[in-house]
Amino acid sequence: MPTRKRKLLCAAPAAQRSEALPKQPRQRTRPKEADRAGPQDPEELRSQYFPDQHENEARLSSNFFNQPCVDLAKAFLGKVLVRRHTDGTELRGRVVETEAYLGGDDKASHSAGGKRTERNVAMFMKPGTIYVYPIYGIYLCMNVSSQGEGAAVLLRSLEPLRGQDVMRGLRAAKRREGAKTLKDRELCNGPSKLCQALAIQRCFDRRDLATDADVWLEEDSKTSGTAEVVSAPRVGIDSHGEWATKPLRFYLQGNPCVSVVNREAESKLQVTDRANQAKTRGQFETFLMF
DNA sequence: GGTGCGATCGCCT
DNA sequence: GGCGATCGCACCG
Repeated sequence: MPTRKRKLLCAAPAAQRSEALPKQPRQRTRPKEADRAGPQDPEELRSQYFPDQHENEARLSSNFFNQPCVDLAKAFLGKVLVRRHTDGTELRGRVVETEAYLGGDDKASHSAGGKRTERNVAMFMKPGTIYVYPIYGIYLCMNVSSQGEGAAVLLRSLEPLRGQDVMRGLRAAKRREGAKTLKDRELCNGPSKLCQALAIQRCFDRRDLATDADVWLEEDSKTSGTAEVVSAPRVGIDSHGEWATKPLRFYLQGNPCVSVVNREAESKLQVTDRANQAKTRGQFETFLMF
């Protein structure tokens, strides 16, 4: 049985668990791989002389993450998550689907009722702190804390932009031999797939997305169009009563990398759109006839 | 394409 | 000891 290899998902989970609580966000450190000789990429050469993020004007800072949970969940859409992999490859993906977990009254949240444990303490840390947790024994999910006690945004899906072959390799390593080759749109279309494809490991828990050397968020350099944002119930929380139905999942309509499409929510959006369009044309009465 | 089900183990009660 | 913010695969139409 190859089950023990799953323990290799992250090299340092035990050390992570043994750390004192609560804990400050990790200080930004130069990755070991940056010390290797002979970087070929001009961007890497530049970063030798400017080891901090100052060279990256597109990078989003702490201010961006310091907003209410629902606002942040929507603001994430269209932004680009970047991961500098251990081999030096830059893996990039546009965020196309998120969920808001509010803490407090939100019974579906790990921090419901203000519950703070060794596992979820990152949800209570400053906005922008990464919360990585294992689920179903074999997968990981990545959240980012927002304003609000115990509130965080779950990153559910990315549209791969760069490094797709490396992502495919990382995904394939967790699948059985002989499985069919994944299409680009299947690389990051789910919260745990995203973590696999970007090599987001358990040891990223409690790190700061605003300052970390290995993972960060950028403004999209290209205008990604004007896709509508769909609001729909969150996925996989059916047992949490009324909180299961609240529209706290957000995704870019029509994007093929969204993990779960909700036609009902989209049809409501269409009606709203048509109503708004009709209103702006001063033809609302005409619209109501249909 | 959609649906149903088993895998698998850390965390929490 | 039970459950879970998931996934992959087999099966069906």
